[in-house]
Amino acid sequence: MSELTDRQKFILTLVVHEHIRSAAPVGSDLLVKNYQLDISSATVRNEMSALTELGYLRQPHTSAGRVPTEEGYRYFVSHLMRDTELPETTRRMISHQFHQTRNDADEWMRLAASVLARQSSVASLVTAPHPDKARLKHLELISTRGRQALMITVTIGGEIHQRIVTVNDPVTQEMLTITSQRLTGLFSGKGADEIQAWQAQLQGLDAEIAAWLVDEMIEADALGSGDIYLDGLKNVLAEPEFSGSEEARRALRLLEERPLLYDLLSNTKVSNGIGGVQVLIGGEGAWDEFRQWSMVLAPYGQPGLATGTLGVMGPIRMPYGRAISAVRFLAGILSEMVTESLEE
Amino acid sequence: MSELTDRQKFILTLVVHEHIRSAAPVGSDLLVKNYQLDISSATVRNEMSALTELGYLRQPHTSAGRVPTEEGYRYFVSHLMRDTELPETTRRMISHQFHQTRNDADEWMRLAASVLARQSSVASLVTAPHPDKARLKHLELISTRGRQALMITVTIGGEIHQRIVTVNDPVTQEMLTITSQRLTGLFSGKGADEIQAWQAQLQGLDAEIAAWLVDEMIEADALGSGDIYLDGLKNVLAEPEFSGSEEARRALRLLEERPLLYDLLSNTKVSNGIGGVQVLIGGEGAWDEFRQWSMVLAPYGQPGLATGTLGVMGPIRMPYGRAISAVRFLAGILSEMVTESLEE
DNA sequence: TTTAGCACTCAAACAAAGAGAGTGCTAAAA
DNA sequence: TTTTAGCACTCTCTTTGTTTGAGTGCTAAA
Repeated sequence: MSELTDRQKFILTLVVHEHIRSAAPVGSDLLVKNYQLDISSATVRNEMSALTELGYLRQPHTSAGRVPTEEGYRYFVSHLMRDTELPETTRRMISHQFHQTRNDADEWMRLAASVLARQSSVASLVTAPHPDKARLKHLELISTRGRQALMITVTIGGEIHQRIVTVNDPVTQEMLTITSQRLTGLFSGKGADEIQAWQAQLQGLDAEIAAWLVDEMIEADALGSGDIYLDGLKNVLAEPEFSGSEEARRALRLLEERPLLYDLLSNTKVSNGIGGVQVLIGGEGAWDEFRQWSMVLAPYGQPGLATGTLGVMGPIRMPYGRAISAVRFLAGILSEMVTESLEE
Repeated sequence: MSELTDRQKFILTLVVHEHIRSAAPVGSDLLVKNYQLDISSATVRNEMSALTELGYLRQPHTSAGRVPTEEGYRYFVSHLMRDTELPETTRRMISHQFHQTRNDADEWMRLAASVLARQSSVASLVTAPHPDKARLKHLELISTRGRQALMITVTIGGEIHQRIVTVNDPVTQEMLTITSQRLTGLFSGKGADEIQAWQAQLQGLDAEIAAWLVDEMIEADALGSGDIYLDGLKNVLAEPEFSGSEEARRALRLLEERPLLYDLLSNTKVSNGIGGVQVLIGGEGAWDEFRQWSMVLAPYGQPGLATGTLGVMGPIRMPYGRAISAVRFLAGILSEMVTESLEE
């Protein structure tokens, strides 16, 4: 596949750069002039013609300049783009910001989404870190009234779930305290399956609460508190490809329909991997909704303990260099934060 | 102000209806034809002319039909609109949906936003119920490692806050349990100020934790967990007035800049009140960002216990009838849910 | 292999011409 | 006095044709 000459690679790079900059088709003249090439526009035209033949460029219409195809972007990202890093000062600043927030996952996610959006100048999304299998750390029961109690479960990852439970007979706070202490002792470190296995051996209030607990843990496993943090949508809507209301609406659809996002994010297999960063261009053919979109995603966290995904999404014509470096850096930072805070 | 003749009122009503339906200026001919009026278009023209003089209608340009002014909408909403209710079956269905969710405020908010968006066909927003003053119900400390612990505070409204605290010396779970029980006993039902007053009399670990607790309670008071739930943005972007990317972007701005929303929502004084429902048309002159928007808001909850705000926002040309009835009904439902679940 | 030159193409910008929706005014009818 | 038919007028929107210019591909010379 990589039968491109050096000059073709160079020209492809220029076309991609220029198109990302200007959002318009790139012509041979313009390229020669803007980049002071010491070859003529006719030569550039010949090379462009070859690149078109190879499927890396296309013409919106006969007398227009060239635009990169999805394939062209893919080639650019995997072979031509020089692998940048965020500047030292920026990295310092961001790192500082993170260490200054209070120790709160919610804050981190928000901050990560915000920084990511600003650095990449497209839209960002961050999922909360989620353990592969929820394990109980602590159970707490608080009496509310009569037969109702507030059940709070803390998992080893640090996630907190709450739910109101109803038991068969009225209970006092003491009874609840005792039960919660006993169950915490029994089940600490255990997952839904193990709790369920034990459950049969319990009686009375303990058994009732344990049933609720199993229910809760199962729910926690099933993606549970998987909030998605979004930011920078305005960046994307400002891009010319979304100026038509049709595309703008479609963009919004993506964001309001969380299931679609989940589907996409959970499908984070490493294909185009660059240090864990995955680039999906034009929906990779599979995702029809995303034909106009690209995403740069990376997993973060501590495998086995808790992992999440973060990334950016924008038009195919996206500043991949900046996006990739921002995503990689923030995946690193968040991994660090999660690891630091969640180590037992 | 109300010197309109019956016929003028009738025509204003028709213009508003027709404009809301068609999004286009409304002409005299069209009105006569579409609504089978038994007066001539010339008469309608005369009346329209009068309404324009009075400031209730305006012409986008000389040879165009009429469009309601903000003043026209206001008159319509407060004098002409017949006060509808959601159909019985719909009310039943919604109510059923709420009672079927698990007892979880988060779910309710989400559901309320979703139902509101669907019923009104514009965008909806719901703030979580928030007590005027947070009062501690229960304090829980969970050891994580070394000098760190997870502090969980449950307030009387049922809100849960978590935060990681660091104390001066290493602690065990027992020490933490004892401290949390003692402090829960001491401060249950108390607010930030009362806890602060007592704090001086404590020593050692208790004092340290109490200091963190005060901090947390103060934060809880300050709007704290005030998430805003949004839904139905796609409805709004589908409207023709937001087809230009400029307006679409502005719409997005409103939604990403939560502070602006907070500002607006917390300013829910009752002016145009209809059974607690407040209608803000075209930003009411004051909010420049909202010149193209209208909002229908209502407070809900139990004053003294916990209150929140919910409502819809959309273009000025909004189906006020449906919006108002939906907002009123859902404010009722949510009040009920909150009251039922939070009574001590 | 590169490049100058040139004919050709096609979208976008512009201008002129109509069509159509709607108005306001006047004078007649009710 | 109020309503209405009639009509001239206004202004946007659409259509149609024209021009412009960026950009191409091809050919033939360097």
